[in-house]
Amino acid sequence: MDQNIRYPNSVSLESSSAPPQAARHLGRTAAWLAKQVELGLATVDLTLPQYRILWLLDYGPSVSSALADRLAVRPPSVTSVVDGLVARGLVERKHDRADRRQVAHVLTPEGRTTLDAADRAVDSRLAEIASCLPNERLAERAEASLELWQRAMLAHREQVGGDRR
Amino acid sequence: MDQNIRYPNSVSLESSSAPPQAARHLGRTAAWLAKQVELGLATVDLTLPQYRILWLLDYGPSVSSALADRLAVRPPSVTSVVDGLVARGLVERKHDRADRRQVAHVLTPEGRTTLDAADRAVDSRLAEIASCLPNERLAERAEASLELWQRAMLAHREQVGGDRR
DNA sequence: TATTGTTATACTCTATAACTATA
DNA sequence: TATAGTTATAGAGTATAACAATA
Repeated sequence: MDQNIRYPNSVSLESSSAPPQAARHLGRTAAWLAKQVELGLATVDLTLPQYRILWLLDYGPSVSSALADRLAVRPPSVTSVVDGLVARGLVERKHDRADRRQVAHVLTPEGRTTLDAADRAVDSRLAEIASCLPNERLAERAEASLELWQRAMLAHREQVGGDRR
Repeated sequence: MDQNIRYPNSVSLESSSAPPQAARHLGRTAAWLAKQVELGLATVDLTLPQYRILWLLDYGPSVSSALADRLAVRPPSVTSVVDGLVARGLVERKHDRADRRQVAHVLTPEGRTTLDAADRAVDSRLAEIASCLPNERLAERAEASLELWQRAMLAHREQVGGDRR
């Protein structure tokens, strides 16, 4: 008789009893967090897809198809987003001399500067949100927890191969 | 002499020493997580903005301006996204009888069903990612950590008033 | 007049299909 | 022929500015 209970107009978080697995709604939280990241990026005039590309290129030059795989988008989307970054001087395209079909992408110095600014903007916004928690210990735990997801991200990529599936 | 060191081609996570605050890149992780949510939503043919609206309406009917405030978007964006949800029969618009300028939005039964499917799709994808962590305890901790951010989200909304600023 | 929401328009991100250039 | 990437085109989400309806 309990199984169909809904809780409209309540967030089911005030209670201190652990919510059942099914009611955690992790995705909703992640979706909200994503919007906060977007708001942070807006202060440095970047979009989420642009930020993802700059971040990937921070780990080294990357060819178009590799970017598409990592970003979990189709090749034309990479072209489109990179077009904007190239126009702004944040990224450069370089044709491979051995196989001229392949196009590598590298971060320009301005790109790196912008990425640093973006990281600061987003991280400080997230830190500000975490600081709304009742105490410093919880805030620290929240921030550390995202690092756990970063580990999960890397492990997932290795186990599944690629980020899309 | 250390301050300008970058680590291209490395993720700076293999080391077990705690990374300095500045190098945590929480936003990068949140941005990646957001893409994973999008991929989960795609399996039930929903976008992130559509999912956010369904989720808000799950807590009760809401007027257009309130939605815009919570979603941290401008009013025309709400109109645009809701148009699609109404066309699919997931949401209904109802004019307020007292003040006919205001338009309330309510979730239809189909909307609720779709939202449930979306929650399941996204949560199971996140759970699968967490399960790539070295052990069950870490996976559990990762999932619990997102609930911490959910608390932070609520606290932030109360303290700052609205989700945009 | 002020407020609520929509329409008009433009830009970005996304996808599929067709194309170019290299191999 | 096969592969890497781009162009063409279309749909969704976003914004600003202008508008309609209501108060």
